[in-house]
Amino acid sequence: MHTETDRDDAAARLRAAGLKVTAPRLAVLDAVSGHGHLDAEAVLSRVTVALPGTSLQSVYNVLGALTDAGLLRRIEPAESPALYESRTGDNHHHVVCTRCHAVADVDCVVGEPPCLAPSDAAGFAIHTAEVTFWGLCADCQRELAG
Amino acid sequence: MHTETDRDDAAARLRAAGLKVTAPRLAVLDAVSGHGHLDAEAVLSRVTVALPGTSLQSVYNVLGALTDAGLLRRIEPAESPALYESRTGDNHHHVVCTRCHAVADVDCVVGEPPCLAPSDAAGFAIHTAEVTFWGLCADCQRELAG
DNA sequence: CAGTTGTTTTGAGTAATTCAAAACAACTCC
DNA sequence: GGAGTTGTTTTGAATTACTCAAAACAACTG
Repeated sequence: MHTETDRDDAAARLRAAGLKVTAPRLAVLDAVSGHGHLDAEAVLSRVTVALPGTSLQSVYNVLGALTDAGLLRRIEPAESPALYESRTGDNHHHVVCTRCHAVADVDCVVGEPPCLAPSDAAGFAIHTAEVTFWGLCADCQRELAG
Repeated sequence: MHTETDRDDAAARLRAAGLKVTAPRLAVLDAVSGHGHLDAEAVLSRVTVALPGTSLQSVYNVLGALTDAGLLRRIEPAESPALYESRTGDNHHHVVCTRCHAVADVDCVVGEPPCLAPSDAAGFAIHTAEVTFWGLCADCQRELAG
């Protein structure tokens, strides 16, 4: 499901970010890529398949390094542990289910990033606008209706 | 700084919410009202002045009850513990300082609440849009410039 | 003012994450 | 291609913010 080239790409991106290329980093990158929004535990269980023996602490280290490097994005919705996703650089937003905490992406609401600018910002120099929508996901709507 | 009437109002609002009127609840309400965005520890230290011996656990209980009742609003910005404010019901937003975590209010950006509606919401039935701006507060701008 | 029910306290427990030091592996340079 | 340096991973412990549970207590009801 993932090619030789994928791994080379990942290695190149790590190097470009000034990070050493290591097995745990490749494994984490692969675990998160295209798999939605994962917390550290979920990343660990995916990583463990490819690289048994990896510690949770390493997963935290790697997730932190990759996030700082801009290769992953971290979101922290209320009531959830930190979640990581591979879609970076486009300032998209999120919908979170108030019942089961499922998360989905939402494209930028008002044109280009940063999407929104407050009129009065209390003297803050703003660089990011983060939008979180809250609602019921399709599954939970169904369960509550049924 | 707070009148007899303030306390009566607070008691009335508690009763209206179906909650018993107790000293810790009045003290917490008073501690949070008009004092920005406080975490549980900060609430405790303010409460302790008026009501020594109050436990942190009680502060958590009270903050939870008051939030559920809609008398307080809870926000949970990334990297900060939960913060409580007395301004409820107007769906205003927040700016958070990326350096010192100071928080300020921002009025609703695009007209009336809920302010925003995503075009595609991945099947979610959305009821709230939460906006968090990130930037440098005035103090931190000054310190970095100086 | 006695009873009931909800609240507060005390004390312990948990989840998610961070800190620190030692073992180890990737890249650099010869 | 092997030694050295530096960054990474592991192991183990600690911390923060918060929740759970049971007993002591206080607010409202009649």
